[in-house]
Amino acid sequence: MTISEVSKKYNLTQDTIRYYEKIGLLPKVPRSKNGIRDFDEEACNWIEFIKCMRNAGMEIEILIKYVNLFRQGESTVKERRQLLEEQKSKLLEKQKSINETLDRLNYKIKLYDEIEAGTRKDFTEKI
Amino acid sequence: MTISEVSKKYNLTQDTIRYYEKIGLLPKVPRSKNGIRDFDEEACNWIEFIKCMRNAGMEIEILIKYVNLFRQGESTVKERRQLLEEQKSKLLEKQKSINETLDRLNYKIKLYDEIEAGTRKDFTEKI
DNA sequence: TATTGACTTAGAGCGAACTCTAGGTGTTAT
DNA sequence: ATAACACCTAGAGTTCGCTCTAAGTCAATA
Repeated sequence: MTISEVSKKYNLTQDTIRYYEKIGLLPKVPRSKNGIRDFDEEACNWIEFIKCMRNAGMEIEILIKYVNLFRQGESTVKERRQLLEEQKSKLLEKQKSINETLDRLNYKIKLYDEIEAGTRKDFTEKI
Repeated sequence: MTISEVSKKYNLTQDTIRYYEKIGLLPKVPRSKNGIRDFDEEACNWIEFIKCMRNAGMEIEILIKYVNLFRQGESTVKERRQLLEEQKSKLLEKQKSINETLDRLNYKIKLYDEIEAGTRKDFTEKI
């Protein structure tokens, strides 16, 4: 698979994919004899994994750390588990923040609806 | 309330608070006669609101837009509602991404647990 | 054979959101 | 009165995560 195909498949720019490889986020992307990247299934799986983690806001440095542990083989399973557990709690925190904000947005939207409907005449919005 | 008090109360640096004011995120922070900020309840409420929205990842530009609409008074209620609704869908998207990633992390953590426990001898992690 | 087009690299540039620096003022404590 | 301290400003610098540029290689088509 060429970089342009991968780029379309995962909706990432070619620049981003090259960047990810350069900084060590993609272990062993195969190359054809003239140096052109030829992504196999494993390389695609890594891209998909990295994309998923990045979408949730996981830091690139953490992901590089994970990839490096992965490269070192089975001896790093404990450490990898620990890393993922830490990231999981970070995501749970983030989830909490988002839920709080959603509650707040819903409250305000409801308030604005009432104001528009004229149900609420006292325009004392508490920010 | 001085800036250092506000800084402690909301766990934001003084620099960040000044920055927020400078770029127009904090409508009318009162000042004492020698030019020192003296945050009243409304200013604090704004800080708390901005902090909540920023924690959920809302962009500063959007928040500036909201603040500007707010300043223009009741005539902008419809527009403000619209803006909040848009941000709400963005947050719902983000929530979805996080949930997907959490599922994936849970799956991998379970896998690592099995490997460590020896329940799974075939070390065929699919990334 | 010339040019088009997809790929390659190293490295510069960019936008977002702070964060820090330098230099200054004003109040309080010794 | 002098020093320490909390505040002020403008503007430069930093970090993150890309994104773009310039210059080059190679294969295929006009």
